[in-house]
Amino acid sequence: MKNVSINDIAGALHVSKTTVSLVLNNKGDALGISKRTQSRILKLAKKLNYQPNKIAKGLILGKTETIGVVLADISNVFYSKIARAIEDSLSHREYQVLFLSSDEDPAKEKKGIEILKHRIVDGFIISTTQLNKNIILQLQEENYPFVLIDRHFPDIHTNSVIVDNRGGALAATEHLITMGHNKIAHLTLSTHLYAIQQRIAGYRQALEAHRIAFSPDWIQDIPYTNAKKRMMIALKTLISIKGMTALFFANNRLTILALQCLQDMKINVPNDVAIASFDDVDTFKVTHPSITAVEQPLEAIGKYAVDILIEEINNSGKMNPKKQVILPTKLIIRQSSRKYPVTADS
Amino acid sequence: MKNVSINDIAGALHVSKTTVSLVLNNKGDALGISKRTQSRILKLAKKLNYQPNKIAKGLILGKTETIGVVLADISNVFYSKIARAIEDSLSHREYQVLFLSSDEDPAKEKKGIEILKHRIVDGFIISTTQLNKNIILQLQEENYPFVLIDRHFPDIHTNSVIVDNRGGALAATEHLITMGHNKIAHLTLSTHLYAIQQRIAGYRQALEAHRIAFSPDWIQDIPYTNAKKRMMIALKTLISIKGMTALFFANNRLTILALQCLQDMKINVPNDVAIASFDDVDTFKVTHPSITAVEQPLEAIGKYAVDILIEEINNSGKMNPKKQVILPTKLIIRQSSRKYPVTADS
DNA sequence: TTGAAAGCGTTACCAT
DNA sequence: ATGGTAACGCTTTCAA
Repeated sequence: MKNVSINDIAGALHVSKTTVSLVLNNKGDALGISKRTQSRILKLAKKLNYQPNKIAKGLILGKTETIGVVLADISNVFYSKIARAIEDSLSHREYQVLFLSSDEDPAKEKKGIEILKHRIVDGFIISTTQLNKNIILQLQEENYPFVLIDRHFPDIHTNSVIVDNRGGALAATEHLITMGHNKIAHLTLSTHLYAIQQRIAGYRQALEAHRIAFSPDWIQDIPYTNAKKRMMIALKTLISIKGMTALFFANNRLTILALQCLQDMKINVPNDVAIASFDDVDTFKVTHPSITAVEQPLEAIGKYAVDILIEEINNSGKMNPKKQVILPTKLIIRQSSRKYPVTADS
Repeated sequence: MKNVSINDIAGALHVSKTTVSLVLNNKGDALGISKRTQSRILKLAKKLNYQPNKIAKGLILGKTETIGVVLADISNVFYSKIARAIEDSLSHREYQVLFLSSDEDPAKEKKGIEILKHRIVDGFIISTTQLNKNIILQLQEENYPFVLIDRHFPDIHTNSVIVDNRGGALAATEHLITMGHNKIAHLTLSTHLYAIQQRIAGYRQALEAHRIAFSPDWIQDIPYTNAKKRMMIALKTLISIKGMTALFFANNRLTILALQCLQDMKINVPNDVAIASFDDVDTFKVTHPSITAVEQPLEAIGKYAVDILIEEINNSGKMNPKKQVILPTKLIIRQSSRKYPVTADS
């Protein structure tokens, strides 16, 4: 269980640990350590399977080559795909990733960030709950490297990588309009997340652009608690009472929930009602019908976030200009938004 | 950006850092530090928002309160759910989690474990690729705390938390038999993962128990590459040529792939062929028809793994008896395995 | 071409 | 009741 240290190598070879450290960090040539000494050290290090103690290195260097990733919930496909993209981009640079799920709870978010901050991570990638602006402001003030993903504060100038939520919602809604619908409802979340608000804005923008009369009750919030029951009621109201012929959902969770409800209610998609969703997930390819959705570039989000973060970490000290990137989404048209009449296939 | 250290507090209060350390670690009373000194220190620490430097602590204590989790792919629902369960159990104990995706690549697995081993994590939870027994044996030999999940080596006595793969496959296959089928094929992976072999064993056991004549070509391997094409061929052969009326899939990925193929081939489930799958995923609830599946207790896997690991870390030094837990699965019966004739709904 | 020593922030031992 | 100092394993001057 004992690990080989730089001292062990130095002792065995009768050289100083300085020499060993230098050689192992490829500074041998620059500092003019003899080829012979270098190769002896290198050889022994390999033989003993020497691995530097990252903790000790971290202490002196003030860097751990570890970054903290704070997400709402790692078990949600959306985040786990981003997580994977982040992990991949980072591992190419020999960085490690610490994950933290905030569960949309600002207290958990704060606690997690504080624990990691104190020198265990070199920086953060955060999908903020947006419920605790202070913690973000504080990081910013302390000049702690971080980048916000998926969600950001429109009024704080931080590094951020988000998608064009408004554009995506606009495209989906316009597609529904193109398919002949003019009674299109929007099912969304009761939240103040800026990203969700932008989706509402995109939806409304599409209706306006096509001069479709709109009434505020076309938009229904589904709360987190009692979601299924509330969804049932909302669907019934929108479809049976208000005569909506198309539904646009703010995220994949809502859509999947609605699909179950619609099946229970014997309402056929897309014959009785057409559907489009924000967030493309694999499930949407195998449902019947398959679901038209706004795809978010998850790998790109992860990649950009890492690039920006690493650059900031490497330039720490210097005041880096904050970068904001907004990535385009892509509308994937499937069966759920087909024009009817539709011939049923199995 | 400068962090408060124990020295800053000691300096400001004109006490030694020993005293500060003692007080901050709640050893003040035991060591008889005066109440007054204690409260002065505590107050200032709070005021300056002192946070101990975990790295320094890690160096001297040889513990980082961080554990490494090595999974095949964090973006796979199966693993991300386990990951979440692990994270939750661990966060209650103030532990952090480092994730690593191995991509079923033994080289990545080895490299990842080696990087983390050298003092950055206190222990591991590993879903091994099973392709590199050495790395596991080495951990065992070094008495490094770890527990294997999902997959294990039947011939090495390590800590492990797995599910009853054979039992799950047996139950699913028997269910299909009960539904009146006696030509049941098994679609599996070309792999030597023990867990997958056990599923095959369970499937065969069910057939034998019911004295159903079986031929080896009822079992088809689908390789990773060219999966869709290979699946098409396998399905065609099994259903059209060999007249199979039911299919049992070794995991959710295969089932989802098959669902797409069957849709393309205009083969109706469950009218033309019945289906059951190992691995329950959310998708299976919203497909049409919904899919009968063997549910694995993912949260329990995570929880048990953490319990065992933490206990081992806390008792490090002592030789702990290795624990193996085998968790039961649960068959969730849905529409895909219904007896025909079936009246189409929706 | 190499080595000695200081220092990173903490804990722990031994004094006083 | 409190302080001095070594130690954890490493990097980095500075000196030789």
